[in-house]
Amino acid sequence: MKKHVTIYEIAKKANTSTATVSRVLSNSDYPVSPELRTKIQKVAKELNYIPNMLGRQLKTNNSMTIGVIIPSITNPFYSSIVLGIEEVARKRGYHVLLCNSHRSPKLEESYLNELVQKQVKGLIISSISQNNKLLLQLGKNGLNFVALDQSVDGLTSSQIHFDYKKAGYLATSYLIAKGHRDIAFVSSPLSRPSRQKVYEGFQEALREHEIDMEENWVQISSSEEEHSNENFEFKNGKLLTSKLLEQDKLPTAIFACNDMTAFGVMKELTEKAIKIPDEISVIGFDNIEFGNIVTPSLTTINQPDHEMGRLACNLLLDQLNGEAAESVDMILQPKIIERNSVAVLKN
Amino acid sequence: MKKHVTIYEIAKKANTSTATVSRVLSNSDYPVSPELRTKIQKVAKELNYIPNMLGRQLKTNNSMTIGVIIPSITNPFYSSIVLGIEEVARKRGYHVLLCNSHRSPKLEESYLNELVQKQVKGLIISSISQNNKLLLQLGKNGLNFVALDQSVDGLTSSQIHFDYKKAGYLATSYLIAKGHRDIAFVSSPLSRPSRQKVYEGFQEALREHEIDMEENWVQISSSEEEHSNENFEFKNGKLLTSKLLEQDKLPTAIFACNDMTAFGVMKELTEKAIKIPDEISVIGFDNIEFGNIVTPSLTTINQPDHEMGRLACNLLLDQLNGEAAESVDMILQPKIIERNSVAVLKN
DNA sequence: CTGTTAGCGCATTCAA
DNA sequence: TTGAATGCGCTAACAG
Repeated sequence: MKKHVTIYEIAKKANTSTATVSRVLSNSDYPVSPELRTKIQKVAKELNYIPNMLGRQLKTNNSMTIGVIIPSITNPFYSSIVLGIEEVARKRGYHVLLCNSHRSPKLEESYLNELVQKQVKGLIISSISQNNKLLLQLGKNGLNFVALDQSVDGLTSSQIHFDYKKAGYLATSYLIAKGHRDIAFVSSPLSRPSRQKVYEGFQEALREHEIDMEENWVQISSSEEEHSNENFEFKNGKLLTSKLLEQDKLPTAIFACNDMTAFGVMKELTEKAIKIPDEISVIGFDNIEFGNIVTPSLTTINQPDHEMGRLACNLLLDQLNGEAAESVDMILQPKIIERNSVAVLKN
Repeated sequence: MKKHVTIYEIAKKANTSTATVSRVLSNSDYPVSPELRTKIQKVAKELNYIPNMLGRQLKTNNSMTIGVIIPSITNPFYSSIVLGIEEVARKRGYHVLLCNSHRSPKLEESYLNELVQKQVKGLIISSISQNNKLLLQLGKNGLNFVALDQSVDGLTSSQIHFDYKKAGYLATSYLIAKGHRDIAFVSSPLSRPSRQKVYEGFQEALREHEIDMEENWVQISSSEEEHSNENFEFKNGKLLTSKLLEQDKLPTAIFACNDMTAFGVMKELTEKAIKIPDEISVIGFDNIEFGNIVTPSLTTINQPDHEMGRLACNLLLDQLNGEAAESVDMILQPKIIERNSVAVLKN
């Protein structure tokens, strides 16, 4: 690395002071005479000056950087959120430090510490631990953050929620409205509160329509299997479906806890030569892009990932600027995306 | 934000100097008496000290941060690369500043500038412009970077390549070996050199087997359409396939320039009730996860994305530490992933 | 309008 | 082994 050009050298070469150089080069609105201004700019260009933000950041105590901690960028749901976050961060002059927690609480915690040390101005987090002591403490110490998809109890911090229970209810009601009464539920572990809520919505819809839940049709993997690998959701959907198909009586529709799981369900059904939706209907949850790509295209619940990212980031930055209330709870509403994986049942 | 605890306050409370405090708290190997050391650590804990990395970074001129510029995290190929990068960055104590260029040269350029200003120690970039003046200049000024998937001419910088031409050749030869002679090529614009290479490999394989290329079966979209949106590759594959199907004579196999495009091809074929692979075979390129999910599962060329990310990051960090040659060119080799989208043709 | 000066928080000479 | 002093590059009082 060559030595860096600093404002000091510019000042010297332009016969002025570092203060004035700083004023013009940092786009301050402080008055500087036009001649001096252009001269400084000219010299800066000649010297190929690149401002060192570390200096400014240390002085102004403003890193213009936010941290994002999510389970894995490999999951399309999160990559879409991150894209939304980055989009508004960029527009508002911030940069994004990305951290994948890989669903590991220890990793999440160490990232959390490192980000704070790096002086991020704020944090958007989809935490893996529901009761994160460290997060709570950092929050009390003044760290601004917004939480995605979870309740951080005992703290006034902004949160972006999605109405999971209503979503589960909505998906199930949709199936019922299409004439289905024999409905299975296939899910990865209910370790996250969000999934638990979806399941509650499922149960409520059945109850409301006086449908008895068939225990054998509720396939939820045990949590030990969760950490296996990236492809977990898909494989899990496939596996649970094969178990489901061992039953004597089969459901007419399957509600999968997310789209990746739904793809696993569809794969298994297709391999067993069961027609979708003619023999068994499938409904997913998330509305990731691939729902359109798969055949038949997947009917699902829209979870506005990109929008969630945008909202979260705007909320966070508003908060930093004191333009928003300290603690905002946004609850996004579910919506059915009708495609081709659910059949209308004739009685 | 509360006021931060600094080493100064710790020094005061521990009856010592900032120098000593710094020495123990920054894990320096500078000798400090055990008593003082434990005392300082105790006080630091009491005061809930959080080191301010901006101070250290400014002093040591080492941000421990690398920048990553890729087209879009939304593309599974890139999200996998980024995951690989972040994985080794973390292990080696670095953080990742993520930038999505959205295939916009202007955006890419402004990110480039901002990253340099933020003093990133290195950069991994999959650039959209093949001849990036700014990148060249920054390289000359001492910025360390490794380029993915492209040649940055006229500069000694490390690059991770994939043997695209051989890959194109391999895929085509595979189809030929399975008895196909009527092979179509469906691609997004050949604006990137990588795609151009794939096409050359395709042509070479045909030539070698004395197969005349049918012009009508080469469907390559014009570049103006490229920037439309996230879903471009998929839609493009679908659209070009519909054009392809208008021909009098149809091919027995389609080679798509990447998996997303291949999914579009498959979708269109399925919608037109053309059986894959019985009537038309499809081969993709990338080996993204969803190739397993789609039905039939997609035969494709493996491009080791996660591995590329890991390699790129290790290379970059080795370079920063002077542990690697200035300029390394790695060329990764293609491999066929056999699945179920290609039929064996009987003569 | 311009320049002088004093730090931001930290690591590192240099002397003791 | 310790501490005083300096400065990384920049911005912000303050005084002119």
